[in-house]
Amino acid sequence: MIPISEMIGTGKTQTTFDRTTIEDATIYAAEDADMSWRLYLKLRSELEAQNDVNEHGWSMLRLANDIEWPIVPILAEMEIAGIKLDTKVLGEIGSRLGARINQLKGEIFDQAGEEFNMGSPAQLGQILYGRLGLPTAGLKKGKTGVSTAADVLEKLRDAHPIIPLIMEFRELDKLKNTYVDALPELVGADGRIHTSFNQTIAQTGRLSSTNPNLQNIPVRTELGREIRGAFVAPEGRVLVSADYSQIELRVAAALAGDEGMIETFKAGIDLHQQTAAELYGVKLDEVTKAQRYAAKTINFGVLYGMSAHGLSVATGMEGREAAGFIERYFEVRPKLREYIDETKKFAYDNQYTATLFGRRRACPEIRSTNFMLRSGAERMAVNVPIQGTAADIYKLAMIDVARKLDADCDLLLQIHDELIVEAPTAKGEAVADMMREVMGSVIDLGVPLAVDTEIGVNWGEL
DNA sequence: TCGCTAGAACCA
DNA sequence: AACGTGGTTCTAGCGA
Repeated sequence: MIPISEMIGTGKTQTTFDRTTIEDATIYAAEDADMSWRLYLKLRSELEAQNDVNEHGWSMLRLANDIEWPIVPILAEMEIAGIKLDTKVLGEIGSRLGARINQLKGEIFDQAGEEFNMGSPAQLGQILYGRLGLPTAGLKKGKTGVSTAADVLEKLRDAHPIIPLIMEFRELDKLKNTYVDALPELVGADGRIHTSFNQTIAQTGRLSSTNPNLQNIPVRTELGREIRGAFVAPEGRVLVSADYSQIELRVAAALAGDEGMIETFKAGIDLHQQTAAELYGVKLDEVTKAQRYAAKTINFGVLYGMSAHGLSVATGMEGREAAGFIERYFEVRPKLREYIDETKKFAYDNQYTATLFGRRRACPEIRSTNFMLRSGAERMAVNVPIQGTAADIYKLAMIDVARKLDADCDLLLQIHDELIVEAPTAKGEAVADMMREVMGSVIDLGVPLAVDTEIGVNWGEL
């Protein structure tokens, strides 16, 4: 028997077998199970020895016992269930996209005056900033030259007719290659797509999804929603979705104890709109779309350490305007600024931060004398309690929802703040009601947890 | 041919 | 002065 000490920290927990014979595979499987069990016993006893309970009654041991272990069989069932894909829908989208992409290629080559590989940012940069001589002043640069990313091209939109063509090409090419063409290849014999949910990847406690990633299926554009429409419920069944509304901001309000934010959520007011009204000094119903958008950027950005410079780049404001914007934001929310400062101090003293449920993430670089490393560590440290507490809540919600589902209903997907269940059509409404109730009462933060539900025969409708 | 990084895109 | 956080996948380009 191989000692655990020789396995831990080596990145592997099994002897290497090529697993081409049934004997090898059997030994491998046995060794895998054995090593997992021995690691479990060892790590569990470490948690039992450590077991320090926080002010909310949670410890890492309880986190393991009450959240992480119960999630395991639920994730397994979700992976096994899979979600049905209508490949015909994607086929139609694919041929339409193929035609448009070819058309765009032709127009782009005409405008460029030569053919080049549009999949290569280096070649595209040479065309734009070299051959066509577009201005590069103030544009974002990478290691290899001036960036050609979408936010940079947006600034050049009116500088040359080739720019909007390239932006459309990029969008369509990405969606076709990553989703429209790739997903049908992964459909199993049951007509369904089976992702893998990874429980131990994201450093904040979120899940991740691979092969394929079903947590980044497009939604923002019209075409994106069309692609979502290819994920369907079988005949006689529906998809039910339930998603938390602005949960990270609600968590931040609760953790900081900011009365203003808490009152806004209690009153059911749109926080981005409220923020805009405060920052621009106008009434709630006078807030314009642009003002709300800027407030949304600041609500999320400032919380995670966005600088005045970053805000000005993201919104197009002048640097001084952005700085004033952030200053006013924190004047209105003094408790939030206090909370962020205290979190950084805690991180400096302890070299980790934690979620309300006791999940920890180390931040050793918090004491670095290198500005970039240190400020990066500070942003992570501040983010962990917020994103991580929300992640813990999602997991608790999964456990409670899974427990309450009838045998003929299946939990299919978790996209962070959203759960998708497949149910018999007649049970759709009841499942939606149950999810709203259960997800909303997973924990009492002193801030209401609003849950929106939708029912449809495909994901695009949700 | 394969493994790696960079840059770009998609999501929360 | 400086880079909002957390993920996955795709292609190009490079070197072993």
